[in-house]
Amino acid sequence: MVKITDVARHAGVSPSTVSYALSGKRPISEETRQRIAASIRELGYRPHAGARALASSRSNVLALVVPLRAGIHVPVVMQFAVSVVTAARRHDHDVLLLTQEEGEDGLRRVADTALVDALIVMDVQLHDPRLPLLRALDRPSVLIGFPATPEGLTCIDLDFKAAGELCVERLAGLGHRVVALVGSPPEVYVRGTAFAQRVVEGFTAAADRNGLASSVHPCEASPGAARRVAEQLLREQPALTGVVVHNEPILEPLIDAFEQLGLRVPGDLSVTAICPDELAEGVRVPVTSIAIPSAEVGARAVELLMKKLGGTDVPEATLLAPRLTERASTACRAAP
Amino acid sequence: MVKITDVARHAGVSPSTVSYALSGKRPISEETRQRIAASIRELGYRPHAGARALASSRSNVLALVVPLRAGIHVPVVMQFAVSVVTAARRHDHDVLLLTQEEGEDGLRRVADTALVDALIVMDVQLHDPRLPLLRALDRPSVLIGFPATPEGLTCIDLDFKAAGELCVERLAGLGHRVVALVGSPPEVYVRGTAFAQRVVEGFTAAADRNGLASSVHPCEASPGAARRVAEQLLREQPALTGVVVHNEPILEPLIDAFEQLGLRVPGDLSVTAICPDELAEGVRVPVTSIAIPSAEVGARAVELLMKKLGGTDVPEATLLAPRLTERASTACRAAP
DNA sequence: GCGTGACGTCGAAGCGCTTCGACGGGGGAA
DNA sequence: TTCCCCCGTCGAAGCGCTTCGACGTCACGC
Repeated sequence: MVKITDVARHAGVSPSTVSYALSGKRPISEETRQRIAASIRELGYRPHAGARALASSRSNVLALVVPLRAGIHVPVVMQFAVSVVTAARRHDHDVLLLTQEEGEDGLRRVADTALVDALIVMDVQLHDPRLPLLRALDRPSVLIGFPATPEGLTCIDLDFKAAGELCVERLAGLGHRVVALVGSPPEVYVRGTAFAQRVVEGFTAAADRNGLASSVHPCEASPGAARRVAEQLLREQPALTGVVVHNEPILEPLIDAFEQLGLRVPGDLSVTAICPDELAEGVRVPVTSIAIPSAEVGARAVELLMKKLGGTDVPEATLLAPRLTERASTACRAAP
Repeated sequence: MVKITDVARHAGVSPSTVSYALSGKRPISEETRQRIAASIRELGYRPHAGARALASSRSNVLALVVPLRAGIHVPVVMQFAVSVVTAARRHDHDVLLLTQEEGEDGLRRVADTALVDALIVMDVQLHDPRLPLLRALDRPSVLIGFPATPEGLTCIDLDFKAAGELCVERLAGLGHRVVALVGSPPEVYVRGTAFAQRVVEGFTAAADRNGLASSVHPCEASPGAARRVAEQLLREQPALTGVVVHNEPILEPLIDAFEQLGLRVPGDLSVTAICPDELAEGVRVPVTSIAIPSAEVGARAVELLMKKLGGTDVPEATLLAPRLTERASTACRAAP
């Protein structure tokens, strides 16, 4: 293994000079810097991560806690993970993968052993048991998602409440008077998963504000469940003309079910969804949707952490405004 | 931060004794060990990962390279990742997440800086550019998947060739004489992704061996594409009665398409698939399938690495035998 | 002409842990 | 009884890097 002293000798300087040339924490003359760079290249020097971490008390590693619970949509999680890794690399950091399963002990472990400098936590519950720990930890963290009491924490997410509202506003604007929300699987709400709850809040608030008749239906992520919900909706709300879907896997089956029940989309029924763009575009009838900006959220989460690591204050809450993309699944309500 | 010297002082022993008590690398009397354990608990001691890595030249971190290419099925990747993390934790290791994007440089970086002790590489191509690097690296690695020349590497995967064969054998055993393989998206084959290729090999070999008429159809992962393939199959192979699907997202749409074209499954058409069990079971007509044993592959990959890290020799190739689970989508061919 | 910084570099002291060699004491073999 | 060896423990020497204080040099202002 080639070490910093080898580089120093080769370049005819002291190890500390090499270190400063690398970190830029003290001025080094252009000429010396060049010489050191050449030696590094020639010898193929790579600083030892452990030694660096020990001496600088910075590991340049971030922890990412990914959920693997029932009812969450895996591709979205993966998108977050990838965007976090990519963003972290831009800041010369790596990402350690933790599963939800490890729970609080896992967080404490990687933080206390100084394996990681900071933490990113996904799939936050409204009353997440990890919150006290995260507040107490001596390492900065960012939550992707909002708990009920985000005080003292740094959180970022799509503004799901606004997303729920926006879907309804759009339907109301198109003249729809009876709307329904087909939501995530029941267990997601039972757990108090924040983002799902907030969609419901927004949906309901906007429906009330606009004087719409509305209902909310959690739904398992299976085509069979989608069909049953469709049938139930027709039965219970025969005047229904607007549907908001917040459940990726059943978006397509649900639309199929409606059509098989004789409802054309968007002729008889307008559908909006909160889901990744790829999905909304991939359906037979492309769906008007609000995307989950996973790339942006991941990148911004990392930026927030970097700022915190740098000692800069950051806002506690970052809510990304929803943006609705008009596609083929929405239309004005047909004259009654 | 509480360190090993604090524990030592508190327990009335030397730091090295604490270290040995923790690692078990030298005998320590039961009594002393108890005392040390108590001190550790009381003080909340956690060994500093960087210091440990520096002194022992072991970071207890594994790198996992996940693919994020077009055409791969994300949930399966996630399953692998989770099972790797879980298995790694059982061996007191953590997992660093690398994206394919980082490529060879990323592998070299984490290996050369001693950030990780060993590497797990997914989504191996038949002629993967990373192979020479992996062979040359001073750290052990395991590939999930088989390249064309696996010599000098440690590889593990489901035996996809046998899986392809098994699907055909099963269909042949049920009396089917004309079969088709609906495969992964074309780009997967173009890239030479090993597992996809091997399914084709196995499928073709078994079809020939059994004297079946057969054809192979790569297929985009969209319902529209599924429908087009279904129509094409009916047109080109009107006598078709057996289909093997190796493309998770279109399994259900494809069956729907067949039924809409008037073919009942399994009445007119028997379908087998290579896909996760959850998917096979979630379809309206549960599909006879060969599961991708991601949990087992991930766990075994980690075991292999641990053995290699321990200096034990391991077999170069580990092929997991496919196991076919009979479900509702297969039946004997109707009398002609 | 001399004090004063700023600049560029060096040396040394750790960071917290593991590990190697050494050592005292007790028990078994001779 | 003597010798040897093993068990349990200690002390010290690093692991490879960063960082702090110090030092010489040079340019500048007065």
